[in-house]
Amino acid sequence: MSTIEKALMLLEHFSSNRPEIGLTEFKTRTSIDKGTLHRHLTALKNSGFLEQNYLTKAYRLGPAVIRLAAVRENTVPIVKTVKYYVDRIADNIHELVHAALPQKNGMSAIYAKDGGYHGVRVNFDEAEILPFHATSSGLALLAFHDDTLVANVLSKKLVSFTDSTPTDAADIKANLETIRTHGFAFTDQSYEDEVGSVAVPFFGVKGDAIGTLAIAIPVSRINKSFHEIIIKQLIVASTELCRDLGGQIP
Amino acid sequence: MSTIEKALMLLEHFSSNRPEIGLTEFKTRTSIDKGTLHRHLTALKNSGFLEQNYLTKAYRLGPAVIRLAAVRENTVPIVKTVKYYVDRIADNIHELVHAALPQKNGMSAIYAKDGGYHGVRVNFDEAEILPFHATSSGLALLAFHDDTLVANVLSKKLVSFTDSTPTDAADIKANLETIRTHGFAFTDQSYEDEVGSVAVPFFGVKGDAIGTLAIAIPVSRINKSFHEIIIKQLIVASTELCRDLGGQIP
DNA sequence: ATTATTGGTTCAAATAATGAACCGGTGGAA
DNA sequence: TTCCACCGGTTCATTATTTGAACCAATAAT
Repeated sequence: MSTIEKALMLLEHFSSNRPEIGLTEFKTRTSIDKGTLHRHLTALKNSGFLEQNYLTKAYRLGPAVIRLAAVRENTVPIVKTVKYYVDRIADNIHELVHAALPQKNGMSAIYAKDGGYHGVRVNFDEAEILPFHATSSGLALLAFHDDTLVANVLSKKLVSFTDSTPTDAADIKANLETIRTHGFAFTDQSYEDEVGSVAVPFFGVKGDAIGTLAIAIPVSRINKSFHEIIIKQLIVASTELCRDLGGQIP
Repeated sequence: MSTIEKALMLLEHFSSNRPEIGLTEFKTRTSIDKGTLHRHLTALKNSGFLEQNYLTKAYRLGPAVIRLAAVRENTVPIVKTVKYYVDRIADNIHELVHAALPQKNGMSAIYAKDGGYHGVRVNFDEAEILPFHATSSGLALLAFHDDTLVANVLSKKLVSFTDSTPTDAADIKANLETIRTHGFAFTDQSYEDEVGSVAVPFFGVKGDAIGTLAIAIPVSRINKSFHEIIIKQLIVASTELCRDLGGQIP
């Protein structure tokens, strides 16, 4: 693996829950040598991708990422486009809806709206990494993405998050087949207890999945008719979204 | 310079005006060897920072930057905070107002609002790099940032954009001194003909400039009293913004 | 006062980056 | 068709950078 990739992997450790990471914490998280780490972090800092808390010396994401995201969004306005549909679905079904894009090790929600007025809510952190194998978003994407990604994900250790997390590669492969025939993925407490979810992919110009629309919902509120309503809403939205993005449904 | 920094410099070439860049175009823009370039671009692609137009093979920014920007904005909500003040000033003075953050080679506007209802408008591209020496934003930041950045900027060749672009290092140094005493920077057609601008810095916890609020305006509409109104608005907003961000005015 | 922990630095050894030459495909032009 | 130019991409011996164990300095905890 190139030095560039190794350095950029460091950025993956940042999240809303872990916005600042010190040198030693990086060392324990990555088991990379301290000297190497320091030089990589300094390089990222020099490039504006990181900055340092001047008191604690801990690193956090820098201003360069803001400009790049603005350029990307001007180039491919996915967030803006997706927002309309997420809002619409959230308003219709009164549950937590989100859209996610694939990153290296899982899906990352780019926009979420909780249309709910229930006592029980699903807790949800944007910009968190949702593992491919344990979430409906991840599975929906895998099912309609190229096989190399699937092989890559299944070749690594499948971490268990709850008692229901699928950790058998063969099971998951079979599930991906069903997802492909039905056009949607659903999970039952495979990532968080008491939370189920349903997801559909949306597609790019090649007809490959480039992201997902998904709903996370307390299992207590799921029943067959509601399940069907959810799926219908998601699929209609995905179809319209593909049209907006110039994508092709396979 | 480390390989990491060299690779990340490639990302600086993307902008709203230049959203896709092919291998050969990169070669002419950077005069880096094609083999090296290809490996760097591939590394960035593997990390999700770039993706390829599958028809033209040209590279564009990838989905990784979206997640990082979301995390950064959750950590340090500058864009969100700045928006309120930019909107307020734009509504008050009916001109193009923007906020910008420093990048490696200039300022980058993170938010802009045109409050104008005039026939003549200033054209403005967000996420474009505004050179330090030729814009009021850049000068305002340099004046209140550490000297190493100033030395760095002035040591490079100062590109001329119009007849009024200051290109003499000594002149600029003197100007920075005046900016420090007055608390604002202004330029007269130094970056674009017919456009003047005024900028004030806002400050971080160390009392160092971390960004700027600025107004760009057709020179035909500038006069002394309006100039004073603009400066007052900017300075008040900057003061309040510093308070919101926990910054310290030096 | 002592120790543990933090971020940061050094330099010989190990490894990855480099770039000139090459390959194969595509799109004109003769 | 044939030719040529240009595109993205690849190869491999040479070269330069990365690496990491040991070290340093400053701060926090005992």
